[in-house]
Amino acid sequence: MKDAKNVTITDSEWIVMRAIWTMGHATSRELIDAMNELEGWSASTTKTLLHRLIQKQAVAQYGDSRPFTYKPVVGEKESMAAAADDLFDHMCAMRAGSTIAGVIQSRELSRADIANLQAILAEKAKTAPEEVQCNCLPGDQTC
Amino acid sequence: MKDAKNVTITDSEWIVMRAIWTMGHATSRELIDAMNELEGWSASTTKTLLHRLIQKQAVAQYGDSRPFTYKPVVGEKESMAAAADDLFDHMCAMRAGSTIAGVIQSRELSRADIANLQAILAEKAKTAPEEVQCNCLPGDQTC
DNA sequence: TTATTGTGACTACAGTTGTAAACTAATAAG
DNA sequence: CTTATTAGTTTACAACTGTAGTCACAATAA
Repeated sequence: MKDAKNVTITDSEWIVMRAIWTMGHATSRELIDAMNELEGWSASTTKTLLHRLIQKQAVAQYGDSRPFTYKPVVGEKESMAAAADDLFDHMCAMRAGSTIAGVIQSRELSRADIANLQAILAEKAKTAPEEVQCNCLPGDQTC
Repeated sequence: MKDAKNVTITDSEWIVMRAIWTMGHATSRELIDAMNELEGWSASTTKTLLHRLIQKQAVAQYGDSRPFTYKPVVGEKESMAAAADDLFDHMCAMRAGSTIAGVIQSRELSRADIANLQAILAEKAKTAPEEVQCNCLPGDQTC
């Protein structure tokens, strides 16, 4: 999973990011407690993850005296978009449509979400091609 | 990335799967050549990946004499759906809508794909909730 | 001012992944 | 039948991940 700056954020790091995004900013204590409650992780585990996220510049440390504050450097929306694009880049272009269909069916979406998607689709329909080509192999085989 | 049987298929393995899905069935020679052309991999690399896929039961070996044939055991559509679900499971439920919107905007979709998505959305709109809750943390904080 | 504790940094370690070499067994060529 | 070639199996190895212990230092309490 890639984040907005194209750094890979691993699954466990992703969980920490979600907490930080939701809280807006947090101390390590808050994160340690949240992760302990949510995942049963030991304090060390959360600290390590937090550190790796700082190294990857997905999170930054603020403050001058000791209980530092941690804030996200990368945005949630952008990171999720990047992760999603990363996934779709690994699949056959021809299958994107039906995969999206599956996702839409299996997720809860609000009325506003749906209206938004409908608007986007209506717009996109204007210039949509008849067919999308398979891009899995060199040559013109199709899956 | 999880496949249909809930086994993790890694990024490079995914590339091999795409080739096998597209070809329908293939010999190792065909795969080695395709992967070499597509990714510049050495024969060994493709062999290793193919082996791991067999162990994971994502691919099976057919035939009784030596140039064996390899065929997918897991379906492409199901595997992609599983991978997509896996991704969305790691993100905030509240953000699914806008992430899907981003994906739709950035991908090529055929007229038929779009029509299908529109039909699904119309149906889904009938029972859509006003709001989707954030599920990132215990308690009712929202991101 | 010293003892205690909370917070951050460093180390650890097994399992997975990406990439490939080496080895072995089967088949084809001479 | 022997040799060369190809296909399949084992081994390798560094980087990355998940998970966590230990050490050092700053803040606080005694």
